[in-house]
Amino acid sequence: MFTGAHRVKVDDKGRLAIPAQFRKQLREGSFVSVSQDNVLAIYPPDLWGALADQLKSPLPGPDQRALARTLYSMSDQFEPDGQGRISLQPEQRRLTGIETPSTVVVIGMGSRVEIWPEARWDNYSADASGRFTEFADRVISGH
Amino acid sequence: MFTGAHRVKVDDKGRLAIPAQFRKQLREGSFVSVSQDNVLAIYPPDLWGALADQLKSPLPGPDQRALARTLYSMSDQFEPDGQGRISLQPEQRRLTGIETPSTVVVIGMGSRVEIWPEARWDNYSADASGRFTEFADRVISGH
DNA sequence: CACCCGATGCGCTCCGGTGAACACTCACTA
DNA sequence: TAGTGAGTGTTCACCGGAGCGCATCGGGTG
Repeated sequence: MFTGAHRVKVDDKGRLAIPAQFRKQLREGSFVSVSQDNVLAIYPPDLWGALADQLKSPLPGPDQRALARTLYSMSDQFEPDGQGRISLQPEQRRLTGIETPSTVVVIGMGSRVEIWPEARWDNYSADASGRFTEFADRVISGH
Repeated sequence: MFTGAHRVKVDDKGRLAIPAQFRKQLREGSFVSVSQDNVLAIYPPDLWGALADQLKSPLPGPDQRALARTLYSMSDQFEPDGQGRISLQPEQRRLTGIETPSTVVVIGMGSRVEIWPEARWDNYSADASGRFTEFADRVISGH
């Protein structure tokens, strides 16, 4: 399971070093693509497969195609270099607003790893943690 | 699998350099033709064959013929020159609105490669990525 | 206190993309 | 019929960028 948050640098060539803790768990065949809320995510092979399956299974249609195009065009095989770094594609950076160079926050999200621009993460997590108590009350009390 | 997006130039002779990443995967016998939403696509041999089969198998009729005529008339064998470039036919450019010279976006779509006029792709992908979150919510929550 | 591992910056090399020049073919004209 | 022009297709050469590796620095651990 992927947990924790790490602040890492994106160099001027758009590369970032995956925290060693995550790197050890990420198998070959993982994919880097978009996730919810315009952030990047590294999907392990099985989760990636589930996403891809959903996109071809039912009847193809305009919505299906639009989603497939987003997922595929923003994705790239997870292939760290000898130093454990991956390079983010220009389209991926454009969508998520990641500059070169800049600082991003790499967070564990259970089954996947997410990559956030630092400023956006700070705003988001401040807001999210503020609402955590109320949410946890509802979830936990129901169990 | 074809993934990722690349912005490349179409020169004044209607030629474009296929990104090396895609070129390596595209076997001899691929075809360039139309795809949904008025874009061009490069179909690997097996996918092209499946399309052709689809067009003759069920019941022949006016719709069937119209589809076949469009698909075949807009198609051209995938034959890159010594520099890895293909030239787009005038009819193909007319249908898709690709000028000479101009910039196009070549995207991987899993089993095929698509070629978009830059402006149209920018509009389309902005809209599509906005709706990606709800889709990902559904899929990931089910796993 | 010393060693090890992980993150980051830097420099070099190779390759891919782009522009331009060259050569060939076909059509039109004198 | 021969010559000239334009258009098309092919090849070459340059330049920018991306990939690769090394080296350093800092922090954590034994």
